[in-house]
Amino acid sequence: MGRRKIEIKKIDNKNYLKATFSKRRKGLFRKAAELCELSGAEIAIITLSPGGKFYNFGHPTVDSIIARYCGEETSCTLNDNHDSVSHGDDEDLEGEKEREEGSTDEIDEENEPIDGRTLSIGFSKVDEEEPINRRMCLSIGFSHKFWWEEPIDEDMDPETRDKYIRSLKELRNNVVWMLNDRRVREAYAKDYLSGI
Amino acid sequence: MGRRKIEIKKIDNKNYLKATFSKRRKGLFRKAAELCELSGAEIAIITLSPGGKFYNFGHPTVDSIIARYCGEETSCTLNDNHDSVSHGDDEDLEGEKEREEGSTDEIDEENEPIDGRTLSIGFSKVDEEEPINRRMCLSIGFSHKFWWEEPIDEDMDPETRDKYIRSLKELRNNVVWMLNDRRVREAYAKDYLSGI
DNA sequence: AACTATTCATAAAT
DNA sequence: TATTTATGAATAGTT
Repeated sequence: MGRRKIEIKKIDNKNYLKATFSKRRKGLFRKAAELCELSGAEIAIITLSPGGKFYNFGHPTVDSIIARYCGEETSCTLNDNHDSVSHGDDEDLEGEKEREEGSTDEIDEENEPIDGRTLSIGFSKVDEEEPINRRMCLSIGFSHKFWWEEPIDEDMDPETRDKYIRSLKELRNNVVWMLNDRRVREAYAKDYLSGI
Repeated sequence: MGRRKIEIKKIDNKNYLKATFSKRRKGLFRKAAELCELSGAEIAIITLSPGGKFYNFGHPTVDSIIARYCGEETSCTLNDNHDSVSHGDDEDLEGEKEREEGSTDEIDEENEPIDGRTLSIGFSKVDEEEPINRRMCLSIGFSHKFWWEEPIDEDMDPETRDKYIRSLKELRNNVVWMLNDRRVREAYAKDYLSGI
């Protein structure tokens, strides 16, 4: 995609390498961001540059996705809801096209439909038996019932439960504070743009 | 790059969503592979599809890169050889760039200084005696120590405490997600302002 | 899943 | 180093 077609092989010239790495990393992150927004996917990209520096992209965050990935790893032997592609040096990409899955009809029926109006941070339920990434969920919808209005966990002792609920209420207040703090939004935007 | 220009927003139609996710994920992985070969970078991409399925790319492998990333995490407060991007919405933040602030000492003196690199939502401490809006706070800085790594409340019974901490971790993930969603910020701003 | 009109990404130039 | 532009590559809509 430039003035000339280039061969995909290691670039020798250091200056050209730096420029290309920078441009293409930026492009890669933009593509990832678009894919997140279009599909609602969560994506983490960890890039270790030839100079040994990390440049990472995460939506919502690298760490949250790694945590889920690592968590999922433990149960993936049971439900096999997991796919990995390892790209080695001598490996050609075409060969990997064969192993594409045929079953992707499960888009997540458990959550509220997205309508773009309001969002509540919510537990679907607090249940020790549920896998960790199912116990709590994000719901976006018309509802203004926030999680701190729902029963939390009835068999906590009352004092602890109150303390717990108060903490979450305060966290909610701070979240609203943050959401309305332009500096925070700017910090996020700057993070994104500085990654270019 | 198609017959029409499309807006980068959540796709409603499930079939179209599936097709687009599949095409773009493939494109993303190809771009990553090219970047690896051109620059010699190591890249891991962890994708959690809207259907809750993982699709990963790794060169040389996802796990080896995660291992290095996690290792780096623990020492990043010391050596600062680390960069993270949280994906914000790049559309509507342009106009706000004007106000490069010179006065950012408002954020809470107990926290790390703002540097525009990383952001953590954190408690400074959990302390019943502190005023309610000081117990929990926002910290922006190099530090990757998040609040759930701090002692929360030692006289909770261990099981409840674990439950509490896990809940807050998930909540934190959702908060970051929210911070990156323009619609959510707008919805909250509306809620917030109407409450005055 | 394959095609192609179009938009997008970027290699080279500036 | 940043910006511009010509061109190759990715993909949206179609079949």
